[in-house]
Amino acid sequence: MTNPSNNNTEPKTSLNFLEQIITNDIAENKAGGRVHTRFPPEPNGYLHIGHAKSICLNFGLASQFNGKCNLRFDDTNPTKEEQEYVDSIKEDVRWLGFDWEEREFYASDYFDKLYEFAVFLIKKGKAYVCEMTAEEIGASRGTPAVPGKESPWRDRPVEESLDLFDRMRKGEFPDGSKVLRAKIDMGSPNMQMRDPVMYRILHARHHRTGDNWCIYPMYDWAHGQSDYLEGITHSVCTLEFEVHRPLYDWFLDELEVKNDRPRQIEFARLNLSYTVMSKRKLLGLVQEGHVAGWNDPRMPTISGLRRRGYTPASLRVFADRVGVAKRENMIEVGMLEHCVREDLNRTSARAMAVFNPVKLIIDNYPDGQVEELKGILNPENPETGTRLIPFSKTLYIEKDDFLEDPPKKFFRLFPGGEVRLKYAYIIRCDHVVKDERGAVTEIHCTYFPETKSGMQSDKKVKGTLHWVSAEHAIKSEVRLYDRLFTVPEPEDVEEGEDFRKHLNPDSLVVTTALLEPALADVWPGQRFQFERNGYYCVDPDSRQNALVFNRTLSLRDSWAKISR
RNA sequence: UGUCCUGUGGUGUAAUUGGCAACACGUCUGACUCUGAAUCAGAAGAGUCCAGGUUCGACCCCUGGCAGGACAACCA
Repeated sequence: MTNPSNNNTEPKTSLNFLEQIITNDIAENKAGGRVHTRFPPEPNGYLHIGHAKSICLNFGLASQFNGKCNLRFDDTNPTKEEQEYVDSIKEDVRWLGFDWEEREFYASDYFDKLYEFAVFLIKKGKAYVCEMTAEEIGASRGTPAVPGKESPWRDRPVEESLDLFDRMRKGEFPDGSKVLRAKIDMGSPNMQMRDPVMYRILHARHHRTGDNWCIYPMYDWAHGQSDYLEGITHSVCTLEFEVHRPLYDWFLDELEVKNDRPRQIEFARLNLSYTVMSKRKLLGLVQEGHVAGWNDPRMPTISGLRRRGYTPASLRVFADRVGVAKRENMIEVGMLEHCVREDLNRTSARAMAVFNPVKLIIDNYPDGQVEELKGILNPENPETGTRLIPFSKTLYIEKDDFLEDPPKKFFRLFPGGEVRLKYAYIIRCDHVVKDERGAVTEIHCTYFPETKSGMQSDKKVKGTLHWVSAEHAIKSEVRLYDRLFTVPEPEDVEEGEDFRKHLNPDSLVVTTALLEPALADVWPGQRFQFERNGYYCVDPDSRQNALVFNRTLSLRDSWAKISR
């Protein structure tokens, strides 16, 4: 199995609780010391960064202990699941860097086996066909504090249940008319143990088994048995299944599984600030058009993060750094952003882009002269080479980089001030030209030839500006993405209010930028750092002469803090 | 007024089976810088939910509270 390196040099000094459990299990030679995990998504939506944590955990644990990890689709509800989701899930897991080899499984692979197991339990007197309606079952289940009441069908003869179950399978009964229930304990303080439903009748076409079945197993019945059939040793899931664990074990007990039993272990799901994670809410955002789709770069989905420009390695490191435990948590997005910047800083090529251009004219630079200057592609990794940047008399710089009345500690350009133009010369601002409204339209400067980049010069300046040559710059659409919500915990709303009220109206700003010409030939997915600005990647919408860049995230900006 | 789970700096995670709390992110200084980025150096910030108890010694063990969460789909 592949386990991509996380470039994580921090020495591993302690084990998390899952590693401890597994280490102990191996020490006790449980399952012969085998470790086999699984990632079990339901194909009813797109994967998000919370799933990424689970994927990293399951595949990571397996490789760490020389085991295997299966990809298993939990496809027991044909009314919600679709092939489209299966495809996107596989793409996302692969993109994250994990390989399930030939072990691509489906709960639906086990429908026959599950049926046999169910018959076994009926014969054993541990399951029965119940003919109450869904409402009746709900009402008789009681509440967490009040015991439930037994079904009138609970003690019907085994032969009768067997016959009815067989006819349920054959399609003799309409949806909802009957269910198969485990016979456990309607008085149990654990609601999960109050005769849970194992099968329901659903005359629905399944994306894999077609019309072969009209009864489908419920999660609790299908999941643990699938784990068992696959030889899973550690069935890692999220906290909400904690109360299901007695049921998970009960089924295994009653099926008389003695050795190599899978063991369910729960951990706290990932929560991220400034976003929402529930599939239902994400679906809502898509359906209501608040975002452009599941892979909108503002979505916390893996496909959204991918389109946004996040790297698989950064997501893996993130999953590793947030750790895993059983307490509820809220990870600050800052942590994620740090992981991405760290990776992108190391790996992305630099380029210059001007977003709010103002013309800068070098009065003493020869008309018509063009110099091809060398720019380092990545100073963190100089062997990646250089690119050529044309320099000429008329440039564009960022409006923000010039102020007529600079505050103290302003290291940029102002009348009489000097700055370096990155990879070019030091210049001095002599005067400006304004329009009738008083806005600066031209900044006139003098350049100092002896300060050309690479030459020895005694002249020192505080600031360095990025720029593009007016004549050579190419135009690009740029989509500036920001946090989807304006508050850290958008789901934390008053009674009767909705998380949508915290949607950030400025989460997407479409603008244009002037780029250095080396960027004319880029392909979707390529990532860059626009110097002094941020990280950007080429969107799939991008075309040869109609470039589209997405802002992954900005560079840290301590000047913004000072000037505030 | 049931069962189960969880409480450690702002956030997250540690403290290897009891030895006066560590790491990462964040924050704040300063250095360096042809990216106000990165990097480097340093600082502040918790006495471990509370109260008892055991012990020479408790984040860790015991008792009792308190707080938060999960569970009442023919969803997963």
